[in-house]
Amino acid sequence: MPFRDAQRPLYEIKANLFKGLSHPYRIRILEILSGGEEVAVADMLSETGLEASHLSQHLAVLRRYRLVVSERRASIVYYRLAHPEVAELLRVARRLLLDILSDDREREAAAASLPEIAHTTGSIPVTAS
Amino acid sequence: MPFRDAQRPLYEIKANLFKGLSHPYRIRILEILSGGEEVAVADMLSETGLEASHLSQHLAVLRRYRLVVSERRASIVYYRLAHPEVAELLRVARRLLLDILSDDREREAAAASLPEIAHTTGSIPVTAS
DNA sequence: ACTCGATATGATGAATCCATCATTTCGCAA
DNA sequence: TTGCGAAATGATGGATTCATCATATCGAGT
Repeated sequence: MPFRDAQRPLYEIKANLFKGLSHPYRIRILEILSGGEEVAVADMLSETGLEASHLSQHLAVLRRYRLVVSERRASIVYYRLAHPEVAELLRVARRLLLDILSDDREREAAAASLPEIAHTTGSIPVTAS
Repeated sequence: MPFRDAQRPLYEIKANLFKGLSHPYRIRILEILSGGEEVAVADMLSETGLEASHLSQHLAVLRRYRLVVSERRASIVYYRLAHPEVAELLRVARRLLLDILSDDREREAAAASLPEIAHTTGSIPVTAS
């Protein structure tokens, strides 16, 4: 249980939560589950393109972290988000990333507009600022 | 650059972001920076109790992920959050965790109120549901 | 009991992250 | 230039996660 031991500081528990979120397919799964009420494993298989045992391994991690809950009906197992804050967390993360990527693009554009450095052997010539 | 390559799907970039957040001291650092404008490295050293080189390693990760920006003035280096969404992400994560931990406590309470299973050798006796 | 489709779990080598110590770099003052 | 405090970087063994294949388990039907 990643959150076991109530004596651990919250920042440590938070870091653990982010570990559970640190794999692309686990994000993909949570995004799929953010779209509706519940989803059958078979549907996630086709949405993600994963092999059954690979998907199951990731779902097990998400269950262990209490991010999802499962319910078996006959031979079909359904999953859903355990808390609405999971979807909210993904939304905020998306916003942050779009900011970061946008900054990156501006940084590249600024770098691209810098004057060329002449490639000569020896000292670097002084160019107009 | 963890977010390099704009061709990668956003869920993969998200997972990478969460990798950058997957260490307790890095969360602690971001929380300290969430409290104000900018903080000197020396202050973070005393707040976290980390050794200088350990803190620097973590700060380098956060810089690499563009979550913080640094500014050196003389021999003092100051850090601040690169985006307000970082603090928001930590807030949402906290809310989610409090939900999860609260659920855990209820789950334990429910388990504690279950009838005892008699410890006998052999078959497990049928107890009242 | 056997069979089957659906799903979960076990096992393991490769890849990545973490902890920690050693060393270097950055500004500044003398 | 040298020396110093502050901070960053390099290196490496240990720990953890990931990828992937093999196997087991779960319900239902016969």
